[in-house]
Amino acid sequence: MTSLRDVAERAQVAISTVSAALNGTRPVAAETRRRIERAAAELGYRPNLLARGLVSKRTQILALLFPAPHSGFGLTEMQFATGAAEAAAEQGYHLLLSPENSDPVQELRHFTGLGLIDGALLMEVRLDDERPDFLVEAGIPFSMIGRTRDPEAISYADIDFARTAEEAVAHLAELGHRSFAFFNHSPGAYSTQYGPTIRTGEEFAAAAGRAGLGYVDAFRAGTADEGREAFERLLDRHPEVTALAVMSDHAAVGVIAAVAARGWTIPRDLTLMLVLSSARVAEMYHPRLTTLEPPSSELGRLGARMLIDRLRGDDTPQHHLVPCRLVPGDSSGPPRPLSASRTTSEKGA
Amino acid sequence: MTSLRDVAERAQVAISTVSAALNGTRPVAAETRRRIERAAAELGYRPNLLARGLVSKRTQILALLFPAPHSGFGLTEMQFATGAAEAAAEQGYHLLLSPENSDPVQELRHFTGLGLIDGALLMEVRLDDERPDFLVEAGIPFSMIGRTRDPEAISYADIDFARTAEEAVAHLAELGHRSFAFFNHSPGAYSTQYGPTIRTGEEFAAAAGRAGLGYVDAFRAGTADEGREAFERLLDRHPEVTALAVMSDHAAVGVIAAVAARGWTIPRDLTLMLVLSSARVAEMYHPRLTTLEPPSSELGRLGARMLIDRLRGDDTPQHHLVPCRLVPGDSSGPPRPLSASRTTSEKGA
DNA sequence: CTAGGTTTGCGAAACGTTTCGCGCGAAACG
DNA sequence: CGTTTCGCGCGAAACGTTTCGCAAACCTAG
Repeated sequence: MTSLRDVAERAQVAISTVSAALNGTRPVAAETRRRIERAAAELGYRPNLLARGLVSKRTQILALLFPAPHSGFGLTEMQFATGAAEAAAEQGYHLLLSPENSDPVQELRHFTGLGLIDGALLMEVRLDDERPDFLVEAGIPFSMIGRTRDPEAISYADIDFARTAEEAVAHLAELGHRSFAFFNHSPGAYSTQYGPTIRTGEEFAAAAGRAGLGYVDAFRAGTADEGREAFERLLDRHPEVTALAVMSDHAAVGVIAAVAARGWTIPRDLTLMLVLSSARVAEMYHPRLTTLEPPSSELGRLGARMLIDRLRGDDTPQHHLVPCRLVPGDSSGPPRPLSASRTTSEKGA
Repeated sequence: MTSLRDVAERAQVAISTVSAALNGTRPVAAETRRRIERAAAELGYRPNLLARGLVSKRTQILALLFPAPHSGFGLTEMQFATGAAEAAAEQGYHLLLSPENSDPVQELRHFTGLGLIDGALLMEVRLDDERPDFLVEAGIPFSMIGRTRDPEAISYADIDFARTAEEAVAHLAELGHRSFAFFNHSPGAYSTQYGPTIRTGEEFAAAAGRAGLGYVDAFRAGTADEGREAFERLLDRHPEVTALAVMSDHAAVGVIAAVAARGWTIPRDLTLMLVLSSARVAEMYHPRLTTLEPPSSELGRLGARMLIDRLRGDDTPQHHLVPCRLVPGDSSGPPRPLSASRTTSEKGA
């Protein structure tokens, strides 16, 4: 490994001059600089990040803290990671993949003591997440993908749930639906404090209200069986529902089966859409489902960018909200004609 | 940040003694050692990895080199990464996620000059991959997930394609099938040198031969449309085929559609299985598909372990082959009765 | 021609470790 | 009792940078 010393020798200058020339830290005569640059190039010099980090306290390394896969990881998480890694690379930073064990804060304490990272990127942030408090107190710069309940003081990038719900509802309203249902994640230990679960539910309700659509969200489903059962109960109690938005890929499978079992067809008898699922996944259903694809890669990129901005001295927290992309599939259509009961009531608007 | 100096002061010994005591580098009197350990604990001392790395030339950091997503990343790649990160963490190593740009070798050259990593983990290895040659020449320890054409000198963990094909064929034979087809990836630029594409094809052919089953592999499909079309042509030319194994998730969608279009049902009229797809994905089909699930997480773990072994001085290359797990779904069944034409020919064995 | 300022390069210190030779006192040995 | 051996701890050097005070050389103006 060639060091600053080698370059200095070859260029016939002092080590400190080489450092200054290469980093532009302080003015160096044009002629000298050229000589140094040539020497560096010829030797293929690359600065040693360890040595640099040791003195400058900057390692150019970011940690991506990802929790142990609670319910199996998906494409979404992968895309956070790749997005963040790419954005970091563009800025000359490196991304450390850092799995968390059962006690994230304890883990963090150990980890940050090593002096290895400049900052951290949190993902899978819960509303009551404890990691931000620790990091703030420890004085370690960080940003979040997702956000806690009260995140104003911290930089975050998250899905714009309000606009996402808005668009979904608009999509349904345009097709003529007057009433739809939403199946949220099943109430597992995790999802009770999981931002997307909570916020999507709230925003769908709000958007439906604003649009004046009938809205049912009493059902939750995380597996195919739960999806099937929920759908049957839904139609039992709310036969007027003509469209359904589902949070869980697996629940959608059950819904589709239940639809078929009752002799119905999608989208003729039911408009079905996936919420927060990638288009690649939506394509695997038959028919291809309409989906609200989360901007995972972009959130990852934003997370990394915000963190790097922060490291470069920008102390004002940034907040980014990015809506999901509505990817129309073959599962969206006009509502089925309502059976006898209510056909008369509303008609105009 | 507390340093070795602080600990030394508090324990009333020299810095070098603290270092020795904490690392067990050389004998330290029991009593002294206890004093040092107590001081270290009280101060919450954590060694600075940069300083340590600077002198010892060991950073405890591994790089996971992942190519730019050629055809979109999947669960599989995510699991390599998480598996590797976990295994690394267990051994006290860290994993750097390192996206490659268009010129991987050039990128590698830059990257390795930084003195940041102890070794590298390659994934998405092509049969004619050029990265191994560079790394060998540069003297950088590495291991591979997947393998090149002639990988004997290098540590690798890969799918045991032979056993995987064997099990798949046995599964079909047990059900009574006498003839099946295999749809490989479509011949995109990448898959022509992509290990799994090539090896799965070869091994399926070999296993079919050994089992004495009829085998058709003339068709390739990477999208739903290609899958549909391939299936139709397949039945046209090879009506005796009663089972089908498919490499691409998307192609399977097309096949299922084509099956339905012809009024057939799975598994009554066709046994369909996915090859190298995770069970989570297979569950999203209706019916739930039988799949050969790749041991991605384990391959990631093995990759990291082998690399670390190597770093610890074990110079003999390791080779691990792990078969896919056959996860039976609802798409496997006995063959449909063959229509008139050939019913007479074979019957016994 | 000199005083003051500016430009440019130098050398040394520091970052937090590991490593290694050295010396001191006590135990072992003849 | 003198000498060797050993256990144990110490101090200094080194790893490859950045940073900073200084001094030499050069320029400009009075």
